[in-house]
Amino acid sequence: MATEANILHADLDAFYASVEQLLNPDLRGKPIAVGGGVVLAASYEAKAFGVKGGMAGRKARELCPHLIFVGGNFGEYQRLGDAAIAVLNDFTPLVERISIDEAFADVTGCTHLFGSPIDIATEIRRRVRDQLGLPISVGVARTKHLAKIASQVAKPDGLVAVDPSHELEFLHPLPVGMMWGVGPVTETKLHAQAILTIGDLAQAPGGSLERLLGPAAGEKLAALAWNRDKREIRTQHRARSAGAQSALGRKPATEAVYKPVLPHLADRVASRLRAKARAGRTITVRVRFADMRSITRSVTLDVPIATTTTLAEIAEELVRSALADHPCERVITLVAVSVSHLREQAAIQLDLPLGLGDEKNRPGTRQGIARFSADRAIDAVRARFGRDAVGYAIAQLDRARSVPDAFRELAEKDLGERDV
DNA sequence: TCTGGGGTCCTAGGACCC
DNA sequence: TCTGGGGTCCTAGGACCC
Repeated sequence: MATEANILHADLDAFYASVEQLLNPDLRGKPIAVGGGVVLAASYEAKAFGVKGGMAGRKARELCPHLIFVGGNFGEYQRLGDAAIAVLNDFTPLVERISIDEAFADVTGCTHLFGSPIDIATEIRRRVRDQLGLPISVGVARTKHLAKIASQVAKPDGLVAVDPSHELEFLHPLPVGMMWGVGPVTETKLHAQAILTIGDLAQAPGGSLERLLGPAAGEKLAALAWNRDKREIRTQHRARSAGAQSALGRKPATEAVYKPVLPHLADRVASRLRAKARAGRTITVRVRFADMRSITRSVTLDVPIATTTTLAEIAEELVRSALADHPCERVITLVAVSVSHLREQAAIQLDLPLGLGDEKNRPGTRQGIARFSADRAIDAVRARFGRDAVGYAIAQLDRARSVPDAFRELAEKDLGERDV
């Protein structure tokens, strides 16, 4: 076990909001929120009123009447997020990016070049501030979990290093809600057992956490509470699923509503899979109702697929069946499509699937070949002229209302390293 | 008449096989 | 014929993270 604190966790502060304040000086020092119906990010001035990411826009305005909503400069978020990560990469290749604005780095191998981990963290913060104009907080510790907690403690715009000989003194007084893996539901359950701090959790009798939270979660939290975090920095990730969803507002639960949306979602998912030479066997759809409850239906095929039309047809059948099971639900607010059980599939082998017992989709049939050719043609046109050059006519009608594609792309995780 | 969009992992029950 | 255990896969739902 390493005895040095060599793991850094760097996290840009209130990232989207900070970018907006950087781009527009009039917004500096003011409570702002990026988003509209939902707050995607809130400035620290807005957070002081209780505004948080993920909150409904209406509630945010109630909490903070002078809140300024700003539209998203999504391209700038991507550019500046990438630039901040590039600063970390100047020190070490062992960087694990968690999201657009957050990454771990293992500096074990580069201290002889750049000084102590604290020196490196200080320099990273200085460069991001000077070169990009953005505040970034950094935690330094011996493990990933502790480094992440340290960066949260450091916010806003700070640096916290946890001395390896005083880890539990740092960790145990903190509230359980700060632990990675404790969300609102788990926090409520723990509070009900008078477990308020991470120290309380560490002291919980053996087996009690497992009974309360299930075997996996109980064991994991107990390990983290004693700072037994074995996870290493992983520079490569392989996605296990790919999906797309669309919020609809409140719409009748009818085919006329969901049928036009599904080709659009299928197109987004399948084209991303094809671009990474991947395909998947399990197709899952989700339908959300007016009260935010949602149901899923899935099917696992014998053969992985990455074909837009076939995915859309299967998704439609699944949504139809899901709604048939809930005839009393008259309003839907969201549909989602995702593909999992992914596997490598070189483009030339992108076979057409069997659909749901559908003979005409078999590989080698005339329709199968036609679908394969249609996807290849669309992919080729987009490669040359951009994503908007060609699309599904019905799907494009839906664009006016939906979230910008630029935002969707921000949220996408890379499916893998390989390009076709 | 505004609660987004992209993911990961876990659990429980049932089917099926050995 | 009755009875049992273990493993794997699939489905549906849920919690959590950014």
